[in-house]
Amino acid sequence: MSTGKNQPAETPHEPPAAGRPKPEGRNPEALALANRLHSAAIHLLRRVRKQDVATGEGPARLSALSVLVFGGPKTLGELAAAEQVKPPTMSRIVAGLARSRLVAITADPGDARRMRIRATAKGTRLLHKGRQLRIADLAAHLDSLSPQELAELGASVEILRRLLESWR
Amino acid sequence: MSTGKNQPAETPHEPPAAGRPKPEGRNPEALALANRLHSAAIHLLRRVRKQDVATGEGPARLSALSVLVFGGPKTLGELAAAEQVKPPTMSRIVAGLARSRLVAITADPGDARRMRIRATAKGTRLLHKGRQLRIADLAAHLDSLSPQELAELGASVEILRRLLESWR
DNA sequence: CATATTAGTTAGCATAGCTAACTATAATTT
DNA sequence: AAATTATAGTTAGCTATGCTAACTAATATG
Repeated sequence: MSTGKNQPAETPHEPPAAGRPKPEGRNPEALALANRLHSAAIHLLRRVRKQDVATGEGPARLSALSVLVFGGPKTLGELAAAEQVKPPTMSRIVAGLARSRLVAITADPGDARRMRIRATAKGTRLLHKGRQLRIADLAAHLDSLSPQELAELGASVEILRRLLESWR
Repeated sequence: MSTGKNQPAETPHEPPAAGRPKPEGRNPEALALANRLHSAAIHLLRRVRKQDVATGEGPARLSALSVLVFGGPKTLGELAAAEQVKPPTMSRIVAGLARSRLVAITADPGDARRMRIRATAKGTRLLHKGRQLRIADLAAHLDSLSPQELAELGASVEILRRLLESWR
């Protein structure tokens, strides 16, 4: 398949990336970093996604399931907001999860319009299995980093996490 | 997600993430980091992707176009390999780009089976515009970080980039 | 009680991923 | 040289995800 026949290094998506400034109205460092961060995220997920399919469910479903497993039961609207998609999209995702018995749906007592969606035991199991597959691959590669690099990366992920949390 | 005013911490996709060991065959730090890294990448891209649609082209097309703009002309097979998708998928992506006149296709002299695909001026223009939109949003948020945090994050992205390069 | 708002669904469109089966060209074998 | 095999892309057809617009049902509000 992918015969590594090309030149040694030619990562696509790696624009200028040089460390040289270039006044652009705002901090040029931030701009260059944004580019590289974006690129890295794209490629990271492309790689990891390959393991996802082994669970038999697509990424959107696994991600929604993850919210339910780690965040507890939610209504459809809450799920849609958490996943940053529109209600019709989440409606279909939940329908798929329900068809596979990975989530269970009950009526909201007190408001018949709402639905309570919760992960079933099967759903929780599958999520953990999927996560293991996904993560194992990534972890295996991270494992080749030095302890310093690991620590650095960990600190950065934390920075990123806080940044994303306050995004809205 | 919903207003984060309920429980203290309830970011979805943020599993155990405990900092304590749990022998799992491999470095548990790497495993925990893999989880958080994966989560951060997912959410980062969800946010950024919203700007993509402003260009009128989907993410797969923009990504392929990016390879052409920064990596020069490619054959369809090369593009597919670079983007880690199968030839039929790339065939359709390229067809879409060609329909919008963002790439131009010429016959390979010497091998009539191959096609040379290159970004047009219009394609290059659109990519840069799209990238600006995408990145500006991200950069604006990165801008709120301290110089140290920026530097740390930058170093980590570099670590990640190298890691991804040697993935296959 | 009439109306407006809110929660979800349905229908219909587009993008993007895949496999299987096909066409056309090039390379290899006999 | 002819037959075979291998390679490059395409076509057809499936699934999954995303959207908007238009709908139904239930709740809230006047």
